[in-house]
Amino acid sequence: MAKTPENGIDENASADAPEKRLNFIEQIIEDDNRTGKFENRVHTRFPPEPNGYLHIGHAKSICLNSGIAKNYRGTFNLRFDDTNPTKEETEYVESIIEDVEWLTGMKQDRIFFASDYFGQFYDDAVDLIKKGKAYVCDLTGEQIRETRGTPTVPGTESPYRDRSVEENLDLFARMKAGEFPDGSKTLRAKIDMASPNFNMRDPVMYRIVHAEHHRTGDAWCLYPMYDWAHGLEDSIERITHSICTLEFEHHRPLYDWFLDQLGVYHPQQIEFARLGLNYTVMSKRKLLQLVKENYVGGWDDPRMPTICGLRRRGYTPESIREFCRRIGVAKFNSTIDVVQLENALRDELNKTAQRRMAVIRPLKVVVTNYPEGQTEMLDAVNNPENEADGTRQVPFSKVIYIERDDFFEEAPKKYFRLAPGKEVRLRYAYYVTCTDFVKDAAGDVVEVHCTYDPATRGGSSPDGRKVQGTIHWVSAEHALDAEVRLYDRLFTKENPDDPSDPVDFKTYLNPDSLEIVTGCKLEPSLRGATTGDRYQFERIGYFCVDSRDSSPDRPVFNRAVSLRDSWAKQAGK
RNA sequence: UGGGGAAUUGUGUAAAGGUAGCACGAAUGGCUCUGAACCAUUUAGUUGGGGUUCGAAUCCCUGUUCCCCAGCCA
Repeated sequence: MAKTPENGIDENASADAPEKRLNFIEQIIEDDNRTGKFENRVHTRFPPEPNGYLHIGHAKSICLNSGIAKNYRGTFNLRFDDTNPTKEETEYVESIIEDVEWLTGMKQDRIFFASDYFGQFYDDAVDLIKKGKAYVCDLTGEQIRETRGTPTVPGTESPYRDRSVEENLDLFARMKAGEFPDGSKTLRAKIDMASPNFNMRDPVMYRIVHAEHHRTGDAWCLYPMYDWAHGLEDSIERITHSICTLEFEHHRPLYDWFLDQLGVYHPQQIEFARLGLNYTVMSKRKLLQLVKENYVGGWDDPRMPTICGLRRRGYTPESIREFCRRIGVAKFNSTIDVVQLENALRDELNKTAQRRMAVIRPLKVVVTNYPEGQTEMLDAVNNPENEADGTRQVPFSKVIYIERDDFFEEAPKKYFRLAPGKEVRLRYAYYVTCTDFVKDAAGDVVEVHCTYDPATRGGSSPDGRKVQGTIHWVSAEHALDAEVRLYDRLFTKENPDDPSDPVDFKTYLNPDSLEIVTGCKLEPSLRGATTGDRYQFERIGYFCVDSRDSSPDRPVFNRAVSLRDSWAKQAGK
């Protein structure tokens, strides 16, 4: 069915879209364009610190910023905010570039580094010192904390606050030259120790850190703080709208103060609510813990909310972008249901993924009246949602596998699948009727006997009789053996992150978040499937080839997401 | 208890003084060679209390609740 303009996935503001609803940031941009505030330019940026892997929360910011730039024919920068050498690594820079390029579907040709501006930052700091707006402070970290005051008590001024410009200039130069040890001195902005906003109580602009920086090496032992660096980075890059998350709201006065004191180009900082997703954790610290303590297989474990995890899980960049479009942007701290993410993937893959038959938990079925040794090829539709995908041929023979769940010794009410005496359709093949079954010593059904109706070849009956159920199958002698990994949510609790819960978040890890099933039977056309291929295993879900562990002779498939299952839902009630 | 933000059906998100809409979920029915998809219908909301107004989610007053801030992290 054709998509209407308003629910299509095209995120461009197209001329014939009836009423494109703007989020509050787009409204600000349109206002600015109306008044000519930024000469009608739109220039955004995504400024991660390269100290970890990107996750779905970052995806919201990336989609927002790159999406805005795209829609307004503006520019988007990927900028590394690498101002803290002790936490950052090249490995993270590389993974972030890979993830951003994958997510946006675009080669990033505008990649910048805060560390490239260190010289400029330094010169600007000298400028501020000359204006009497910054001073070198000898207080220790502890002393700074003690003199900062409390929410109700103003801070006290540093005894070094009124050093002369000359002395400050001299000291600052010597800090840069490496004359002082770590932590012995800082450069502070001279603002207002009585401000109700802590960020304005003479914030530290520079600290001394004798550490190797992943890009500048040992060229510097003086590193700028976030507040000092960030506005300058934005200003240097001529960013128009500096979009960040809510917790930076009270940094905005300082962002503005620095740029105003310097009298330089001044972007507009705008804050939005970061993404909250249930049944997972998003904090870098917790994610790191899951990796380090081997609760998951790594940053790209398909259960992780990281971009690389989602990618390995089978998510497409389009589905993540669509998810971000659907959840919107606002200033309210909301928690989005993961189902929303899953549905974005289902909706896309339903339209694009080719169908295949695969049996996860095989149960042997012998078609007793089918000729021994015979094989016939049957036509199967590749994707009913896309006729252009055509058909393929699937081999059928006397012994096949069906899903264990598709046979019941005693069928419950409203059960449409195979059961003694019942007739079902083997998809694209024949109607079969269960005549008998065999149990092992433990009482488990190990083999089912059926007879088929040769007149129903292809799956429809000339006499027009209906069957209630259609089940999938794989010919035993033609089956491709595979390992399948079934993923479920990582946590059993909606909000494992809940700060008011004293129990450790790992307590809520879902013991069934990964089920590895071996000996799965796939239809032979799946042979040769490679990384990046995504299929719908009919009646089960969407699967992809695992990028890490799969090989041609030992295929491994990941379940990205199951199909909706109203039968299971009803049965669960 | 200082300051800064926020609150609209179950979950998100629109409505800029004039019909509270959309998406997802849920429910019901239809269709079906996937118990999927698809189609149709339904469900359910303005944080409390005052006020202004012909008319308030929107403006005013006053409560409540939630989030953020005292790193030489970002």
